[in-house]
Amino acid sequence: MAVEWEAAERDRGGRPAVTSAHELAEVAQRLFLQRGFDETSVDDIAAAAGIGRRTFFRYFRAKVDALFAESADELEVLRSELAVAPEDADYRTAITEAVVTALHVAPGDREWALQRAQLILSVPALQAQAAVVFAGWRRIATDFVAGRFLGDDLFAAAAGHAVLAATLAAHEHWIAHPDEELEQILRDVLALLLPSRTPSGQ
Amino acid sequence: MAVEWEAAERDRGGRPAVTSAHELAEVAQRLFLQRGFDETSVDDIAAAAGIGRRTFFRYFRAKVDALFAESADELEVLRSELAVAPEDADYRTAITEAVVTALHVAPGDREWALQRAQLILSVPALQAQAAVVFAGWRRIATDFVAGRFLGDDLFAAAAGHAVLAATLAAHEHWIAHPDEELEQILRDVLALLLPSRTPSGQ
DNA sequence: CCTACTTTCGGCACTCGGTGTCATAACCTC
DNA sequence: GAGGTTATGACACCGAGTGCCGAAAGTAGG
Repeated sequence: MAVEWEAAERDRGGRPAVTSAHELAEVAQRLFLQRGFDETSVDDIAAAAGIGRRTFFRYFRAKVDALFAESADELEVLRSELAVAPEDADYRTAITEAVVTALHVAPGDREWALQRAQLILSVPALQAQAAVVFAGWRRIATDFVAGRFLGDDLFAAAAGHAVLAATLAAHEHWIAHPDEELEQILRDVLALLLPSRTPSGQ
Repeated sequence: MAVEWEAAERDRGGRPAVTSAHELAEVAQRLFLQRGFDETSVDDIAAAAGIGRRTFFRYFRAKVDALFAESADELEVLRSELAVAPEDADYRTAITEAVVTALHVAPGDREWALQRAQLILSVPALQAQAAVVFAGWRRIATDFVAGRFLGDDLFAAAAGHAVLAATLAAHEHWIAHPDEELEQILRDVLALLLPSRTPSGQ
């Protein structure tokens, strides 16, 4: 049955990939934690993974991307969750649930995710990349809010930025208090930052 | 009298600097606007400024920094404005006034600032750097709020991120609507995003 | 004017991230 | 085994950024 699955995955045979993005990301993250991000060259990662340096750049467009391998999936979850959100639900509830779902980490991956968050938030080059990656989150959230409240671009943009800000703030708080649950932190920060309609009145 | 000023500026003579960071930043921004950021090499900038490539890196640590030359000054204004904020003022008012003051652009620099904002928000590498630079803003705002509301780290962190998010959102809105005033946009977005104490009540 | 000192300049060589090209390896189906 | 397909990795190349070091261009003092 594994054969059938593989046959369904690849259209027509060719040389099989010697590794996977996920596996390569694990090797890279391990090295980053051991020696530091800047002190680990792509050559080091490639050597540790047993592949050529050129091949690394076929799996990831840049060295930093090795730590954002799962981001595309998370982004897709956010998009699909918002797409199926009930029309009559409060927009803040819809966004909160979607974000929590997209960023949910399986119990077994908790330590791994925590270490990755520590790396990202402590290395400037990774902070910078995080901002670019999360721009995708912001855009999705902004579009969702703009679709609900037509005509108020500023409000939608603010809400989109609030999602980004809450996500970053929550991860920061998480690495400072690893005993707490990321999901609950996310809910708390989103409640603080997602703007209400008509701020002074409501 | 210019002599006296120069004498006061430099401790002891030496070879005079052939240019200034400000002048170099102008040359760089002009080239970035003409050819694009990625298509302009440091060699191009150095040649256009009549200096050596090595000298460019004495004025700016990186190519991207040429567009953030004024950031250090703005940061200092934010810090000093918050330091002199009246104790009894609403924290949101204090932050709003400090941000507006720090980001105030003289009428003559308006077009220049607008072009820079467009560049930064359209080139990924510059977006990334902006996030790193604004981390300084965030830290200052977070410290200010933490000093007022002791014990609520999460609230302070959220407020700090709100300042960053509002600043970015305001600039985005500004380049989309150049006829509006940045100051007013900043006030509106900050009003939306700066969290109130005790979100459900208050 | 010459010397000593100080500071900036800029060339050279180097590392590293990232890319285009291309020959080759390793799989498939017929 | 032949032909097609895909991944690999070696090579050369470019640009960003850095360490090193000699030279330029000012100053102050004799």
